[in-house]
Amino acid sequence: MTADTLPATVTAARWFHALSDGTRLQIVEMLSHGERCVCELQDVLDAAQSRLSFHLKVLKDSGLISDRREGRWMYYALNRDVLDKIGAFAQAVQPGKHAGSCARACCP
Amino acid sequence: MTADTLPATVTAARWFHALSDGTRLQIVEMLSHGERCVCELQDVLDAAQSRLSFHLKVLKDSGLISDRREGRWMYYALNRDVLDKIGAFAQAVQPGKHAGSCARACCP
DNA sequence: TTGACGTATCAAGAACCGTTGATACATTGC
DNA sequence: GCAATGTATCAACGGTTCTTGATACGTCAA
Repeated sequence: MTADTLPATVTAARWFHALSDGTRLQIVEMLSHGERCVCELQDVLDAAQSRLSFHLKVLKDSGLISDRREGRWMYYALNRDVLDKIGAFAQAVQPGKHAGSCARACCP
Repeated sequence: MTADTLPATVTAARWFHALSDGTRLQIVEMLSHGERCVCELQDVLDAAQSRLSFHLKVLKDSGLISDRREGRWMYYALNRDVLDKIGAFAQAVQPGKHAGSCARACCP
């Protein structure tokens, strides 16, 4: 796991934090079907408006989703590239998938 | 994103929570080089023993790592299958990668 | 311009998480 | 058995995150 195969730790931690909440995972699931407006998410998830807005902000700040205004509606959509990077992370930390030393240093 | 292509939301949330902390990501990085004992992690990360133990427990409870005792040492290692599932998740939520309806329900 | 509607932001409290130091448990060597 | 060593657990504190209700902002229609 080197700096160029893996994202900065802090960025990755932010992605994972964004995905560490049940409500936000439900949002991600809904967005995996395509762009959605807030009101539809609200209906399906049965979440208070400010609560939903909070979670959308966390997801957006992490880079996982982006928003677009259309008239008075906001549409949210998943960012494919970040999902790709998360998948790449999961691959990159698989033992044996990198060039570094793998020797054990202590406790024989 | 259906129940059989994706893990239960609560399980996934636990994985992502385990990965949402910088110290734990460092541990995962170290374990990506192979099995490690606590004392080595402690040296490299320069973390208090109870702090390290706490993070190892979070990772273990999430299923991301497993442990093995050898004499008085504990060895920790990444669980490949969970990493695979995380990668599969990132793929499964990519728009267009599932069989469900993708129509927009409201806000024309 | 005014009112209605969709959404974001704020403040306060509750719940949760991470750190620290102390203590307990397990294993080994004497 | 006893002491030393490696690791886990506990309690307490501080900080962060989540929820809720109230309010503000932006856009549209009349």
